[in-house]
Amino acid sequence: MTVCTRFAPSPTGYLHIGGVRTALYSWLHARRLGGRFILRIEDTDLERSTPEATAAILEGMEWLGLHWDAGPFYQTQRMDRYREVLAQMLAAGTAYHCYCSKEELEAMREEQRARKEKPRYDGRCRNRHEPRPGVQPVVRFRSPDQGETVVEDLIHGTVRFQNAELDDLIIARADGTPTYNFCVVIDDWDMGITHVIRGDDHLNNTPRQIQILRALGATPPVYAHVPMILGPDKQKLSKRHGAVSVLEYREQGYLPEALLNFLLRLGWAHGDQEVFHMDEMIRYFRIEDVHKAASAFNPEKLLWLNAQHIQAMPPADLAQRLWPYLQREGIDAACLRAGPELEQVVLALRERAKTLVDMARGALFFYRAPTEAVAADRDKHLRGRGELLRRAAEHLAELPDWTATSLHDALQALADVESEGKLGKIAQPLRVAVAGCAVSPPLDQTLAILGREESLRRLRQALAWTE
RNA sequence: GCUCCCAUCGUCUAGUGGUCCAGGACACCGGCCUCUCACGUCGGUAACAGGGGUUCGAACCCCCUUGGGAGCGCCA
Repeated sequence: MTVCTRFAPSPTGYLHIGGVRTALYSWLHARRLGGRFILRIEDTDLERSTPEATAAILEGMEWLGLHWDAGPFYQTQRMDRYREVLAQMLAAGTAYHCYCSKEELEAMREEQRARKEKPRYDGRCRNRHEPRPGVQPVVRFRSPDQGETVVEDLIHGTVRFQNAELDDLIIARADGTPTYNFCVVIDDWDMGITHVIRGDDHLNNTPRQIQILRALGATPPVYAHVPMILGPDKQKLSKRHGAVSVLEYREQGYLPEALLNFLLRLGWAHGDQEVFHMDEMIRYFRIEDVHKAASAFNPEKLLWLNAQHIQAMPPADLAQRLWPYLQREGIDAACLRAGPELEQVVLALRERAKTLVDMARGALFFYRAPTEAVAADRDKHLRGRGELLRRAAEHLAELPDWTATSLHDALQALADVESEGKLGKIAQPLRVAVAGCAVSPPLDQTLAILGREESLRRLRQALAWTE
């Protein structure tokens, strides 16, 4: 049987980082085994599901490159199927109507809690044959009360549950709509899911789902419950920890492969390797090797990985990825054409940028001449150095060829006469003059990329800032 | 409360009975490199939660304790 995995988020909010990791693991598992990966939207909670959330999930998955082979399927569009199975189960006696009111159930749970018992439905409607007038019944699954249900989990190993601990869960509400635990089971079954990879907060639901499947005569899939992701402080990950939505990471200039790499390594390792490219992730990832313990999100490491991926990416690709961020900084297509080759700029910037946002900001001055210098940098490096700028411009203007190496030699020669050979003394003023601030790629490279004409123009323009 | 899960440096992890006075990475602290900022590079600090077993031998196996987490909805 060919492997089939799925990612089944409910569209009640943005696609968060924990969800992305389970999606990644499912995707990777399917990819490595040549299987299929399905996307399913669990939108049975009409109250909280929104089309915006669905759109955000799809957008996030696409940005990450986690392509799905089928779907997205929507549970709200499968209601007829659920009702069909519900009717079958009712007829077969594996499910029954329950006429208990919410108040009655709450009172029962209260009593159980008072007795220090686990609150659970006691099955009082199991043998009721007469409807209660005026009460719309829910449908409950008839759960076995003896024996045990064993979950063979790929990550946790064998986990045993006493059936006596399982109560008769509600599988359809009074209004006839099916509930989560029921829909998942039917969907996974209908869609031929062979491996259910999901958060370990579902581990406790698994025996119930297995029981429903058995009642239906279906073979349960293989399960793998992945641990959750905690915030840096080991507390449940939430907004106060910073970005939790994937799309926020896009905004902040992270590469999807870096985010995926980070999430992959959170709870999984392949020896000492830290940086994984997509093909390696697919080749090496084994769901069986995922850790059992929850792990804390480490933003610094993500940042470091992002820098690694930025440096490893071919300049042409990187330039393409950078473009939207440059646009956001106000550079338009005409501006880009008028300036230096973006690949050259990217090449000069890539080892000092940790995010695409950093890089776009660092690239700005190549396309838009500074109209003024950063005040502190001007005061420190430019004030009173007008003569230096003039001589530098003169000197450089005579260069036969305008390349980084010849510029380097020329700058060194200039330093020899101006500052006893100390390049630092002249490089900073010149840098602030052409870049508008004290930080840029090496000056020789920067001038080479800017070109002769533009460099000289900027040096002359900066004379105004030396007063 | 009950059921289930989990436990190696601050963090992510390697490690599946001897090769571990525990290795790598991020972060941190020093040195080097250097025209700025970075990159890089060299070095350093830092962990097997505690207690019992099993064994010639335990980070690795078993039990208990402690600590964390999840679930116990007509939410998903």
